[in-house]
Amino acid sequence: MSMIETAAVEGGGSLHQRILSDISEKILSGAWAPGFRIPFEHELTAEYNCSRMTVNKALSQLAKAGLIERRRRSGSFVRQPQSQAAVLEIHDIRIEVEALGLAYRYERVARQKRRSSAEDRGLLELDAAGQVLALECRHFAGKRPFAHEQRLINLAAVAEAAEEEFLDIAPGPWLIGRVPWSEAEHRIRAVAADRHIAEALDIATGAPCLVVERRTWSAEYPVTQVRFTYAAESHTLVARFRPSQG
Amino acid sequence: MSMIETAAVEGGGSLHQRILSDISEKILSGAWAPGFRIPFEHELTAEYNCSRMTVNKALSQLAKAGLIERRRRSGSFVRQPQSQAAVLEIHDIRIEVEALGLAYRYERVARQKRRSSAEDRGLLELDAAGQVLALECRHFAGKRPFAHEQRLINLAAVAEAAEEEFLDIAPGPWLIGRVPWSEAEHRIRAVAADRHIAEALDIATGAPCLVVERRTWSAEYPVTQVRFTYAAESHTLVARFRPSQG
DNA sequence: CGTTTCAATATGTATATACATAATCGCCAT
DNA sequence: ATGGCGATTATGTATATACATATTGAAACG
Repeated sequence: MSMIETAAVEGGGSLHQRILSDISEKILSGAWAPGFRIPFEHELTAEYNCSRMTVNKALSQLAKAGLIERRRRSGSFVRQPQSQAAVLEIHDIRIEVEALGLAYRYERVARQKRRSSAEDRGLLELDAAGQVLALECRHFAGKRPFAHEQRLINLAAVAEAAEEEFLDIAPGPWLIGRVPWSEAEHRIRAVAADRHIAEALDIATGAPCLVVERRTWSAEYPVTQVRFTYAAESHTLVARFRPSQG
Repeated sequence: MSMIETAAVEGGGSLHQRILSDISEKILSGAWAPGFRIPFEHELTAEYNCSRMTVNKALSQLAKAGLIERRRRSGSFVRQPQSQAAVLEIHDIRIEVEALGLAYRYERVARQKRRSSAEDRGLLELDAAGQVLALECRHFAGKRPFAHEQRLINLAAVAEAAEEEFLDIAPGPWLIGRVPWSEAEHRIRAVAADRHIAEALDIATGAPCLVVERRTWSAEYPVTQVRFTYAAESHTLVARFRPSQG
């Protein structure tokens, strides 16, 4: 036990962590191809000279990560690579702008409290009518407009937003931290700038723009719907993915 | 123990699973706000009448999921909602087209085996020169072109690709299952169609297009780089995210 | 020959226990 | 006051054990 434990400490983490990374290394390098039956728990127990619980912890995590599939009585098998899923991080715009080394500025263009229209209800996926707050904002990177934001907030879910003017703080950061969100849906697509967007972003009408729409729920209640429009040159979404965590 | 265990079975999963979902429900509903100190392990142990290991398993998973932060001697705390990370699923194009209820057709436009140019090496992030396979393909939904694909395959990593004509099978599905991939990077942006793309997708020059670029590595070796271009009307990426699994 | 039954097996979950580790609190001496 | 020091506390990891559960393979039986 002592030697292996030492190796585990040298490796940086705990023993079950080391077992986990050893196995995912074998899978990701291709040494253990899809369909391959990885050693039984009791074999790994012998190999690492540890208890079954420790091996089990590692294998359970690998199964939850989708790298292996476990079958009772049969063993654990390397899974076929499945869907091309990527973890896409969508940051706060201020952070994004500042990461580019540019000065960030925020501007509220319009704010309207109103009874939800049919269109509003469609965007928020609301069943019944109610008060909503409609906002239009611009985010600047240096002197140039970087993104245009069009947002609806469901006042039934976030009553305190009715009192906020959003002159100095953007609705995104305001909402985060105030409203716990349980679910979000993103839609990403390319569109041609209409006249309104073209003016707001200081680009030509018809120029390609990247649109990111997000709907957010908190425990079944729709909270907000927002549509960010970026001028094509100004923005690229980057997503990195690893099948397992190291 | 018996009553709680029964409740757990009714809840669908195991006891640690039930503890996990109880707590994430509290967090996501906002009942336990960010910063709130959730009960100590020994308190939950008493509440659920189970061992500390069982509670620990649930809390460890919550910590790994990012919902709580654990501090020795202090306890476990509800975390501030952090990054807006979303699980973006990028499927095989055939699947996407068929999900729309349209007939899928694949066409190989061009194929060239060549020594990597400086541009190729930049796209693949290759250090040294070597053989690459350059492919150009089109994917159809019904009669209309749906996506244009431009791909480089690093033949040093996938030698067998040199023998494949890719007339009947698209390179994506061919590569998946053959090459285990350990890492991928996506870049998503909007562009205006140039003449070549406009012709390939049968749209107007300058029309907005969604571009998804993907680079794939297998155990440190660059495998392939691909650029999909979609006509704006034809495509929206959808990503759904929950901070925890239910 | 087919079907039922049963034992063997690998994983799934939970327990009680032990010791390690990090952080905090309060006491004490300076 | 204040700076160090040890006790306390909560989490982190690992062990040995136990029983549940699903599945397979083989033996027993009609």
